Amino acid sequence: MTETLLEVLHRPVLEAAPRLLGAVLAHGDVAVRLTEVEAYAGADDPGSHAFRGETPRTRTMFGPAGGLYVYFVYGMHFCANVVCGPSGTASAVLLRAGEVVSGADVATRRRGGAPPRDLARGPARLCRALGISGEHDGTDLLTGPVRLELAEPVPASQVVTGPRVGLRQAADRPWRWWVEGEPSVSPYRPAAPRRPRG
DNA sequence: AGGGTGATTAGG
DNA sequence: CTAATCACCCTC
Repeated sequence: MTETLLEVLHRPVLEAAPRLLGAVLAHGDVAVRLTEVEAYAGADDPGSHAFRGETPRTRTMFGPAGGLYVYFVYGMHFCANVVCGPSGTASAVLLRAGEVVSGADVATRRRGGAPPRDLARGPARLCRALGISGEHDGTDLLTGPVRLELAEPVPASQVVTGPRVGLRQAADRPWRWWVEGEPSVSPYRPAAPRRPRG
């Protein structure tokens, strides 16, 4: 394959995201083949953490392509993103789900005995299965402890697109892609409706 | 359907 | 400072 990961990550994020389907994310003995991703378009995207500009939390997203942006949410979960575009911009691809292709024993232990298809089915589960946490935020996916390796593109006929999961802002943008028929794709969950205060 | 858990942000 | 929100997962 002539195409490199960095070349892919420098394309517009709406092209880069689906191109990452099938790529393999590895940490230690565990490796996951990506089956579901979402694009976040930084300053152009009200749904992105980076929409309101750089903060300590979002600093990694404003760094160079190939960085790993890990954030902590809901008091207990980590989620992982691949940083795209040149430094100073803040687009990223959220890694929503994958199929464990190596180290299933370790991943299963970390995931409390979950069945194989659930090991990395969801962004926080994926991080848990791979042992990714806040200490990996800002590391480089080409040289750091967590590596991402491009695979052959998944044929377009097998790729499905739809709305992103769990967002209230820009919930209509169909910026999620997954591999059709993959049991590891996370279930669609619309954002919780906001109740009027009373 | 509802709870857990804590960082981040908007607002007084 | 307080209150609301949050790119989620688990159990019931």
